[in-house]
This record gives sequence, structure tokens and C-alpha cells, in this order.
Amino acid sequence: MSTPRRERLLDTAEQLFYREGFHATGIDLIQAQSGVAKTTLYKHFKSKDELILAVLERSSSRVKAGLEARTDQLQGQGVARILTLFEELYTLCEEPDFNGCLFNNAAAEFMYSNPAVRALAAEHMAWMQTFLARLLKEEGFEPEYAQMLLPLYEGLLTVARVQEARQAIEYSLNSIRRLLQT
Amino acid sequence: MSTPRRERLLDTAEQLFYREGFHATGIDLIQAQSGVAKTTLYKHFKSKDELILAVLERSSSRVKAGLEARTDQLQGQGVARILTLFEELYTLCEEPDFNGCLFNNAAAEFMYSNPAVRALAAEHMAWMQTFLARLLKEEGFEPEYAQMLLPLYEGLLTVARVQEARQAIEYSLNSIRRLLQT
DNA sequence: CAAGGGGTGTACAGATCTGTTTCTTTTTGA
DNA sequence: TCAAAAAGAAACAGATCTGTACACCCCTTG
Repeated sequence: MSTPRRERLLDTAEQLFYREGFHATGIDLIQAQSGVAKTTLYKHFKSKDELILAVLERSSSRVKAGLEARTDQLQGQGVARILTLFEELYTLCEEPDFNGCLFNNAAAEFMYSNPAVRALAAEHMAWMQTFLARLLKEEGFEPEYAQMLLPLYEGLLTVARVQEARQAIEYSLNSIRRLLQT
Repeated sequence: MSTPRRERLLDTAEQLFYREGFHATGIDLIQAQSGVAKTTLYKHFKSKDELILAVLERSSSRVKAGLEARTDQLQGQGVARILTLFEELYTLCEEPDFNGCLFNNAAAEFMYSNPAVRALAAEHMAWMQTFLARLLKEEGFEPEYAQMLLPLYEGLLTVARVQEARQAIEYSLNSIRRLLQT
């Protein structure tokens, strides 16, 4: 069984796209850093745009599966089940190459120049919102709160890029508790 | 008195940087679209990086002045004075070239490659937060709520890029009202 | 009217980027 | 064992990008 070059390419590309941005990351760098030949890269992905889409699709699937798994085991825990998503931000923001939300970064760079990327980011956000709404409903809260919890979640990821965010996360947790208490 | 080319350059650059992104916007396009000669561009700004910084600085000043002006005339109106900032998002999100928050877009693209840009975005966010805290305090609320209102504000700008955001804004307004009522 | 500063237009240098071509080497599976 | 498939290496085409050089044109001001 051969080393999975396709996965290695996706790993390297994702890391570079996330850290440095999409336009700023050249194919040559992905090629060199992954150790996979350029010919092989273009055999797996027809173009840079296709590689970008593949990276986003794989990342979206992984994030979704992770969120489902992490909340499945907290059924019936009430507000704690929702808060666990926001608590995860504590560690997320302190990772070495943290740079906000990959899908928002992608949407910002390709808003008007690549509808497929924009659509994929939109789909991911929509999934996040319905996921939040489902959790809320299952724990006995109004699912419409997802309409403000999603922006708050994304905004924390965004603000944490340029600020120490521990306090912001803490105050957001408190605010959510206050809002959801009946 | 000559036409203010410097301003024309900054106007064009800001529009393109905001709509298409920083790396995706070439100097040649700014030059062509502004109608100012390339030589003149490089006489006013030593490099593209310097132009980017100038655009961000001018935009930051304008945004700050706008926010101050719009809230000055609402002193003593209580929660309405804070909500007016979020209500403005209704129109902001529907502008033709809307693409989220310029400073977050800049921070995303230059997080690890241009510390000056990152610092400028950080300064802008910090100002927004102390501004919100000041409004809260002046209207008799806990200023610490700014710690979650800033992420919520930025998150709405961010989510609105890929979704119809009217409902999200509306639910956020309601949530803020609920949170701040004593 | 002469001089010089600001602006224009164009061409160009040099780097970099995406994607291709060509040829060789390695791996794999029947 | 051997042919086919996959991967590698490296050069290259063509586009594009930042930044510079150069020659020219006003238009003010002394």
C-alpha cells in the first residue's frame, strides 16, 4: 500500500491555506513542503481551485463529525451540552497556527471571485446553525437562539485572532447561561 | 488646486481590497481603475504594503468618527443607544460590494506575514471594545458586556457574508435586550 | 520666459505563479 | 519476472505581479 500522497497534499495545503491564506500560498510551496512531486499534485487535482475546494470539503466533514461526536455523549446535560462547544474555543485559540475560521477566511478571499468556494462556506455555516438549533431543541431551549449563537461563535473565533480572548469567551459563556435560563 | 490623486488612490484601493481581497488585488488594477499614473502611485506610497496600511488607517479613522457621531446624539437613550449599532448592520449587509469586516479580512490575510497590518486590526478591535464599554457604562449597564458584544457584532458581519442575515440580526437584538434588562 | 515640480504613459527588469512537457525511476500486481 | 501504473525531477511556457526607468507634458512661480 502506497503512502497516501493525496492525503499528504491535502494536509499540507490545509495547513498553509489556513495559516497564510489562499492567494498567498503558492502551489510550489505546497509541493515542496509536502514532498510530493508537482506532476503528482496535478494528477490528483486539476487546478489550484480544485485543491482549495477539496481542502474545504475535507475540513468541513472533519469538523462536522467532531462536533457530532463531542456532543453525542452529552445528551440530556442541558445548557452544558451547548456550552461545551464554546469552551472548546479556549484551546482552539491557543493553537500555534491559529487563524480564525477557515471557512470565513475562504469566504472573505473568494466572495465575488469563486462562487463554489463561497457556496461551500455557506453550506458549512448553514450546517452549523441547524446543528446548534438541534442541540438547543433537544435540550429544551428555543432553537431560534441558534440565530445568535452562530454569529457569537464565529465572532469569537474572529476576534481571538487579534486579542487575548479568554475573557471574551468567559463573558460569552456567562451571557449564554443567562439567556437560556428560564 | 489639483485633483486629490492621493485620495482617489486610497478610494479605489479600499474598494478593491475590500471586495476582492488584498493579495488578489494587483497594483496595476488599482492604477488603471483610479486613473492615476503608476509613477504617481509609487510617489505617494513606497510599496503596496504601505498603501494597504494607509487604506486601513484611513478606514479606521472614518469608522471611528462615524460611530462616535451616530451615538453622540443618543445619549441617555439607554439600550437603544447600543442597539443602534447593531441595527445599522441591516443596511450594511445589503450594500452591493459587502464583504464582512475589512479589518478582519486584513487580519486573516496577514496574520503571520505582516505584523503591522495585524497590529492595526488589533488596535481597531480594541478601540471598538472600549467604545462599546463606554456606551454601556454611560447608559448604566455593566461595561464588561462589551466582551461579548464585540464578538457578536463581528460575527454578524462575518456570517452575513454567506447567509441572509436579517433574522440573525433580529434575534441578536432581542438577545441583547433580554441580557441588558435588569 | 526659464526652471522645476508634479503628473502621464510606456516599456521593462526581475521575481513569482500556475500549469505542462518530457523523461526517468520506483512500485505494484498478475 | 515483467509489463503497466504511479511517482519523481527538472526544465519550461506564458501569464502576472511589484517596482523602476525614461521621456514627455503641462502649469505654476520666480
